[in-house]
Amino acid sequence: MTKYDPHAIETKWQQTWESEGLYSVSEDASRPKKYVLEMFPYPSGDIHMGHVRNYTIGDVIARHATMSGFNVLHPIGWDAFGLPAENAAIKSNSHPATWTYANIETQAASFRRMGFSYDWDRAVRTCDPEFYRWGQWIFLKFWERGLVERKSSPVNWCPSCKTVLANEQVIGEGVCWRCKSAVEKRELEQWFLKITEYAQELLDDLDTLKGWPERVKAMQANWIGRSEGAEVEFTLCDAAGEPTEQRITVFTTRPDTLFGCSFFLLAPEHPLLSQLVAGTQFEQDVRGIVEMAAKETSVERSSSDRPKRGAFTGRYVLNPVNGEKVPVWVADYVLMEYGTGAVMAVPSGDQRDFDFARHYGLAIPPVVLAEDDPLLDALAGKKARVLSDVDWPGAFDAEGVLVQSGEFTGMRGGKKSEAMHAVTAWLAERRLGRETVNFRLRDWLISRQRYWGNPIPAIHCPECGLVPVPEDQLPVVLPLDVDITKGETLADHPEFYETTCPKCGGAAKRETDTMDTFTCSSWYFLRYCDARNDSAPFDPAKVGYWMPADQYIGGIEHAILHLLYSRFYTKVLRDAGMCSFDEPFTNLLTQGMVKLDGATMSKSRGNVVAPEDIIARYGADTLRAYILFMAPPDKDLEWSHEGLEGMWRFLNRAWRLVEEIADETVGGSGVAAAGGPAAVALRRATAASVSKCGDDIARFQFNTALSAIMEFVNAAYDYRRDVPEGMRDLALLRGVATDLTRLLAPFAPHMAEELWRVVLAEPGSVHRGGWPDFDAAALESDEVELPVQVNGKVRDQVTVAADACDEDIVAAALALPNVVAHISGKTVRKVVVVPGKLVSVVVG
RNA sequence: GCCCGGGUGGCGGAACGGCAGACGCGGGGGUCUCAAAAACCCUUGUGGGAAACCACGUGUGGGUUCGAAUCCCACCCCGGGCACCA
Repeated sequence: MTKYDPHAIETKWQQTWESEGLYSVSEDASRPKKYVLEMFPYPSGDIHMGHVRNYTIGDVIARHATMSGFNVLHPIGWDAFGLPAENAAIKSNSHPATWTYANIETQAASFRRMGFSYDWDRAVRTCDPEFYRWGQWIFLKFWERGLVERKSSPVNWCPSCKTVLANEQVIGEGVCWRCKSAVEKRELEQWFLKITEYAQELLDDLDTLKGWPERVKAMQANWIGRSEGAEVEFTLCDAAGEPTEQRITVFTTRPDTLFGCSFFLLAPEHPLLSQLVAGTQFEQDVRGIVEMAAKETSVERSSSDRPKRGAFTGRYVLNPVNGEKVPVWVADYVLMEYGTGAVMAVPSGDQRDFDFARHYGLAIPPVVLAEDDPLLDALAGKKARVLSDVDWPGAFDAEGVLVQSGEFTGMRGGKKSEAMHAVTAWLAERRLGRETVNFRLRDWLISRQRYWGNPIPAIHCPECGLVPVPEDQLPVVLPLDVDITKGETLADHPEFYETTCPKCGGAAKRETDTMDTFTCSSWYFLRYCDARNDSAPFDPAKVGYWMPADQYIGGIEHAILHLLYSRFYTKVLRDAGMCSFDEPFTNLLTQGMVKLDGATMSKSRGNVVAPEDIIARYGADTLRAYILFMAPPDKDLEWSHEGLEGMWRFLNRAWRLVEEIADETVGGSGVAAAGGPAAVALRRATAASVSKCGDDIARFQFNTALSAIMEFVNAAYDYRRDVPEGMRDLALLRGVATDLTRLLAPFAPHMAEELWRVVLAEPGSVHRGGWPDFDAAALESDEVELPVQVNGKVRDQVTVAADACDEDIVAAALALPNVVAHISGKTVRKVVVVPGKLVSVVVG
């Protein structure tokens, strides 16, 4: 008998698997495919417990699928561009490439030590020209399709990262997703991908993602922020108050309240504002508001409990439904980024407008009233305005009945109401408005003023304007001789940016911004399908075979960012004819965090348990099994060293069991097909464990899958304790040992392989040996024990034949001593027999 | 404010509407040993009881049901996302 020695066997099998090419895969039409994908890591240095959890989950799913007969693609790679490499290079006086490639080597070595079943031949590193070349190529496809735009707009600037950020990358209270510094707004000309053109489809297709957590879908829907409403055009009056030709459009979700519009608002950034007040007595006050708004950070500006500020512009607009002159104000709570930057204010129906009206003494005419509003007596049916103010404590924004609203008076008002459609139709007939949908989602700002990224393949020509780099000149290679430690970027590198125009041949300047790293992660999963292709990003046939990914696993922090961008890329590539599916990831599993002492493990907090230390002490198999056993994969888990010891004990216990059975069954004497209750119980435990373990892996309940294996081991020990040597059914025990080894294989792949090939001397690899079947008949039993309830409380157990009829069961149940005790002196009113479950007696 | 999760022993966590607490950790007791480690066995929701057994028990309050941790309604607490979004 040998002792379980994880270090000796883990290294041995890792090397053997790699030399045998156990995990290389290719397309195979004869088998069902499964694409198991984990979010690829940023090569930040040593791996941490979050990595261990993420990639172990994927590895168990992949190994189980392979054993179950699937042709499994299970790749790995590195999201290798990004700012931390630049910062680290500056700190260590080296180069981002040196730092990045060294970290990749470190992480790859750790992943090998964890025993992950990757097809290493498909590994990608996004900072390799062989990879980013095709990122540029895809960018040009977007450009061809009109989805690339360079425009000037107020953008998010992170002063610490010294670059702009996409809206999705500003999180929480207006901070940078990476460094958590407060971002600033700057008006800059930048590159955008027009994700808004896909807003509706990105929202609609969330419904098709049955295998995604509700939480993630809700977050994306929230982020896309669709609202139905109408555009309404107001005619601008000149300084003398006479109507002009110019109209200002607003977006509103409540066109039914148009008769309650008592003022009109422009955002401080609205382009029309300065010309409206230029040279007037109102100019100074308006400018005061504009400057105040400009000074504030987005955090301050977006705080809703802060008083709203504004100023009258001296101008008026005409309300299209009644021709009323409405004063135009500037207000700091109106956002230029949302809608049209102009708002029709209806203070009786909108709390913000209400607050503003009260503060500046503006009218608050009621137009929608609740059924029980006392004002209804006075105003019901009144088409013209008779009341211009209310004594309400706040605005009324619920459904109600329209008053003082011309021909619409009496209709039901509210969001998506009868009155809303009627008013919009009325406006549409007169070309003063139309039903429309507005999204919160903004175009994706992808340019970054940083060095370590994928160069944007564009050239600025003084003659031809913006010119795409021709396909045959790709890749635009990121030069490696930039001195990052001096803070240089591509903009400081004439050898890079001095070029000629591909169109006219004249001197031109190459674009020096690089692309957001999220552009790389938006399609790397397609590249895995054909990772070494040097004539295209991928072969559509190969992508067609593997994609969409059947299972995607990663952190919830990408619920919007990476997952939304990847969905967008997929849809664009589909429209470009490069793939034929609508969504990249059929099922999504978002794993929880690994915590210690209630807090996320982090170096700065000093509460880190290093995976490498655990591997060195217990081996990778204990770590793998333990991190899955602690909690369901989507929940946060609290690291416990005692728990880890428990898993170590269990693996040793399982090891000894298989060793002992192997010794016993090689030339041992036993009783062939020995019967008896102990053997029946062990057969049942075997079938139950195999069945439950497989089911639980399929529904990602790895913790209960492992507990099923533990119960199996316990049952085998019970049998060996209860049945003396020489009396044991050796065929049964041999089956227990091989089934147990196979159940362990996804969780503890090295140990299972050693038990399989060496201890049990079975042919081939356990990882190619198939998932065990179970004997359904062994789960059947001649007799069943049913709990008997009296008035809902369990009072006794009745043992009856499995095929007993209800009458016999009831008779037996009512004769049980403790049941008799609880029903004596009472009338049995009803008896419910649930076959195989229980008996429920109702007395009264 | 709106939208998602989640509240079960000392702890991590189990439970197709059917014996709440599987499995593991921790605790208590024991076997083996000169002793210890390892391993193995018994025990472990709370209260009462020598025991049989009884009562209570899944955040709170109602409801549906023969039967509710599970379904419905109202609420409380915790975590997360969105938010002057018109």
